[in-house]
Amino acid sequence: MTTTALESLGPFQQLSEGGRQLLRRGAVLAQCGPPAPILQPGQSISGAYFVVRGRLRVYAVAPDGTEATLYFINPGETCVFALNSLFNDLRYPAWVQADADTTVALIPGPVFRELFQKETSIQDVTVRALSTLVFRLMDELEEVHAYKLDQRLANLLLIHASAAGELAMTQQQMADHLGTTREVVARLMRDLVAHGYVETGRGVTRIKNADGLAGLIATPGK
Amino acid sequence: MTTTALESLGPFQQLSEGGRQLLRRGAVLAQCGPPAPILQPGQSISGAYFVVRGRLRVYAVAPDGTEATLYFINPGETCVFALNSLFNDLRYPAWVQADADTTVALIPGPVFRELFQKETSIQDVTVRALSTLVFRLMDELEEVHAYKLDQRLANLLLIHASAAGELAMTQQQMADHLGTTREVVARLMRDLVAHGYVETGRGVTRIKNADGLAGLIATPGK
DNA sequence: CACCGTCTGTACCAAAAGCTACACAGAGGT
DNA sequence: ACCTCTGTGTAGCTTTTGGTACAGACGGTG
Repeated sequence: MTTTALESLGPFQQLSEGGRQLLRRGAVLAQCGPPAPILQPGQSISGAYFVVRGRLRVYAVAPDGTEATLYFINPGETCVFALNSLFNDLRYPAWVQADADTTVALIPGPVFRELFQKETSIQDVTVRALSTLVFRLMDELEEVHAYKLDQRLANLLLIHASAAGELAMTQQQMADHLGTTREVVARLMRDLVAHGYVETGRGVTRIKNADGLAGLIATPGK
Repeated sequence: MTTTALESLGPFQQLSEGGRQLLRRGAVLAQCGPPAPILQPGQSISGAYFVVRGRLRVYAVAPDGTEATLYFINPGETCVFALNSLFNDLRYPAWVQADADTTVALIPGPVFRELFQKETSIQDVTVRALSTLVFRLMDELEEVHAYKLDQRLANLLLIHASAAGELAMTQQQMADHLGTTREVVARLMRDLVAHGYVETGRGVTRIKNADGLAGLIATPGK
């Protein structure tokens, strides 16, 4: 695979010719996959990461080992966190793991800084990416403090389910996502099943009554 | 007060002459103070806010009315949230309240956009401000999910105490800050007093044993 | 088919945090 | 001096969440 895949990505479509050449010379594509993390806390960042295909999961790990997802990075998006570390010369403060079959482009720090200096479109993309991340983190924070676990689980199901209403995730993965434990997820899931909102299977959850789930969330609070 | 106070602020010291003029014509200074919020969720943002003096508190309000501080904005910093809404044309998703005796500069949207286009230093400031915010939110999220309330309270005391080891905050304010209720803060405070870590008074908490508090936090988790 | 690792279901107990209710204490105004 | 408002101290109960322990179910592999 060449960097042309990268150039066709949204953020880079409006680059000037000089910018394109810079990108071609500097960018590197890499194949990633679970379970090895591709970034760890404290690691120094060598450049800006863009997701070409697949998805990255950025998460925190508590001292006791429980995880909690901070946000996902989808194709065409950049790991603003790394970007962050890039501009502030700070160390990366979280873990990043790739979904299966993920391709990531790494644009070395100096190259990206130069692009940022010269290309308006890159400035825009950068600010917008940071903005978006701020909103996501904000939402996450508000969710954590305003909603109960069952509501957050319902939300997770609704948001990540496929169009067919299926979610291919083990309960352990859901627990990691929400920052809780598997047992709790199992317990909450039992209630959801009892209400007829979902059906559970090995590694998959099927939504039977999306409105019911939505109703759970709509009811204010904790 | 004139906008010269604004120009002497860190972010604007390196402006070109044109930028300065733009700033002088466009910026407006305003005095703010509690308890009236100066920004509310859904409000459309008319420009970028910079804190000249005092402090702004950005917080979320849950449906049940409990608050939780997201972050503070100190002098020389900008309300990146507003910035955010400015670039994304999104509505402001949180509440902002000023401490007593706070001066805020409002740079109208079009003016700020023009400054961002033309002035490298403004681009830098913007990205850096967004970056910093991302880190703060990240930390906050990690704290919420990894630490118990008593640890977070200890942390609050240590971080916000004056050099003399005093914190001039009511327990209600601490509760709002942590996203909990006053009673819980009182209960936790009793334990801290029992351990001899702090002394409480009306509207003020004195730290007697900072190491003890720090020890609380150091012990991993939840 | 037997085995084994992974995933799910569930029962029970413990800890943390929220809620309600009320007493008291200090500060400031009349 | 009295009253009121705001802030603090405390008790007891409920709900939510976490932790431990174990049983059973499913799927893949030899």
